[in-house]
Amino acid sequence: MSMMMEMEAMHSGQQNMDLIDILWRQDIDLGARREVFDYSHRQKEYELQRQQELEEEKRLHLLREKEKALLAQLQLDEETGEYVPRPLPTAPLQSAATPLEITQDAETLSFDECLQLLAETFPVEETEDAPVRPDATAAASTDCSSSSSSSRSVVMMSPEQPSLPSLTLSPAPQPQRMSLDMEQAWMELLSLPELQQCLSQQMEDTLEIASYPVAEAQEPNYTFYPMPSLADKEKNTLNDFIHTFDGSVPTVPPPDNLSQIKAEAPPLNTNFSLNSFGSSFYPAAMLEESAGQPDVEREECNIMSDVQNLYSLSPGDTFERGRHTSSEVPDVDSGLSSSTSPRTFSPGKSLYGDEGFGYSDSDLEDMDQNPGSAESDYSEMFSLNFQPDDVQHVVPLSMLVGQPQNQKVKLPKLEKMEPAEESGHSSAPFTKDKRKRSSDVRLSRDEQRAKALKIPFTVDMITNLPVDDFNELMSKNQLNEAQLALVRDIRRRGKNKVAAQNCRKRKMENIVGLEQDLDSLKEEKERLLSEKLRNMSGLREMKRQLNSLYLEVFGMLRDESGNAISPSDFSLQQSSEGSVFLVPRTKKTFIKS
DNA sequence: CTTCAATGTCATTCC
DNA sequence: AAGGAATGACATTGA
Repeated sequence: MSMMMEMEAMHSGQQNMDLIDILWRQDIDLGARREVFDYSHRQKEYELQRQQELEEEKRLHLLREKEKALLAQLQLDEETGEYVPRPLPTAPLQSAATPLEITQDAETLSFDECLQLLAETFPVEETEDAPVRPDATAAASTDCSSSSSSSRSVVMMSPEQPSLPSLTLSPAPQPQRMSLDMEQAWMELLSLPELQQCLSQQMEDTLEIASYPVAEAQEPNYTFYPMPSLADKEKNTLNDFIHTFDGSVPTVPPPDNLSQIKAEAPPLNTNFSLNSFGSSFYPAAMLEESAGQPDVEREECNIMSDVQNLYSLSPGDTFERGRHTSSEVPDVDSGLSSSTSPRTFSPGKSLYGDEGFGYSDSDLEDMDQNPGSAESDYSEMFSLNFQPDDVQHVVPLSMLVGQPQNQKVKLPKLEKMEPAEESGHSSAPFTKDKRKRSSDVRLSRDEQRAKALKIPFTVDMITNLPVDDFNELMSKNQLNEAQLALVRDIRRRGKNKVAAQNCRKRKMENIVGLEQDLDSLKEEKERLLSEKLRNMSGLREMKRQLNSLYLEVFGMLRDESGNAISPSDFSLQQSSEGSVFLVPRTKKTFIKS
């Protein structure tokens, strides 16, 4: 049921879906139809339903708050004529979420400026400085943020998050173009390792300035900021930090990349504070819900993602984001990496979250992070990073609080993204198109699907295992319905693929065999023809010799008067006894008769 | 943008 | 009956 609901939502939301997506949905649908109800599956479904209900409640709550914030912001607009940033502590999250329209004008200006700055600086690669510098130098990002206090969150986000720019700009006249260019520029800038390092250092500095009570917390906070590769991890850590800070929950040790994450510009800090505040303000569950809802989430995501986007160019993050986003707003992507960030939180979760529950985070994460590795051994997958950016940041707060390091628990929700979209969008943002394409090329559709649903088996395993082993594998690993359906479809398609290959191979072999037969027959024909010609020529020669011999014999014959005998008047005939008679031709017939 | 070959997928039938 | 092979027809993809 949930699947169907999700599917419908997706359809409504995404009209731009690729055929691949449609296919994927079909697969899901097929899976849903199939009746595979293990006891565990039913339990999962029940849990999913409850979670969905809870999420719904949360969503409503968020919407209310957003509306409130929106109203407040609107007032601000009237006063200033522009969107005036509200210093209010509550504003950050709410404003970030809903205010897009209001803030747009101010943002657009700032955004354009940022774009220009980027355009100017980008070619030289000096742009690194801008993001790195927390202060005035923060370049475009900072400037944008500075433009309006209330708009900060939005503005900040816009540059960082690909999707945001489009959203914010859309109302404005220039919007999309700028957003696209900006996104690309940002992506490239972020991708620069140097810049990341600088950012990380700045982040550290800023953190020190902020003087967070717990040193541990600092790293987590950094994690919040979306770094390309690090961003997700950072997010997770940040979430953890927030939780720990608020709820005094044990902080989770920051992910590997925390140090890198650290660097953030001053504007980022502002965002961060807002984010942290929001996270603290909203329970983790709320955050998750928000992810489920594109609109609501966007605001928060924007704030979060802005920073993250700046830093994060890692394909994995974008990948996941792309997945999530795909469900929400297909249009937004528009090929820009930036778009992915906002999406990540909202849609994907609701759609696929249910499915993913069975799997541990580690598995899921591995899947996400290693798009290309999907085919590779699962062992590799698992060994790989467990810091799934998307998952952590999405699920994060509640989960982290309760279980600091148990990432596995909630990741599934994040997974939701659809396979096809995932591969395409996610890879693009960080790495350049080439990488995306190459990685995409690597993964087959089924591999992408399996990856999307966090299926802990390789496609080869699913396809090639004997029936008994396959069933055993399925029984040992509790998969949700969607996963089971997908696994079956993968197996079916895999088998059929091999069958088709064999069939074509056989066809080709048959064709080759027929061609060979044809050649041999042609050769035989030629041989027989030549033999026939030889025989004919021999026969002709024998006839000629016989005729000459005949005439020779006649030439030696004489009649009684000694005259030569004409062959036209007589013919020679040999009796069975061997004696030869000279028979007149006229008489001859006469005699015979 | 079109064409074409290779390949994947689906539906169906048969074993 | 289930699973899979075989195969025609169509879709997708990349050159």
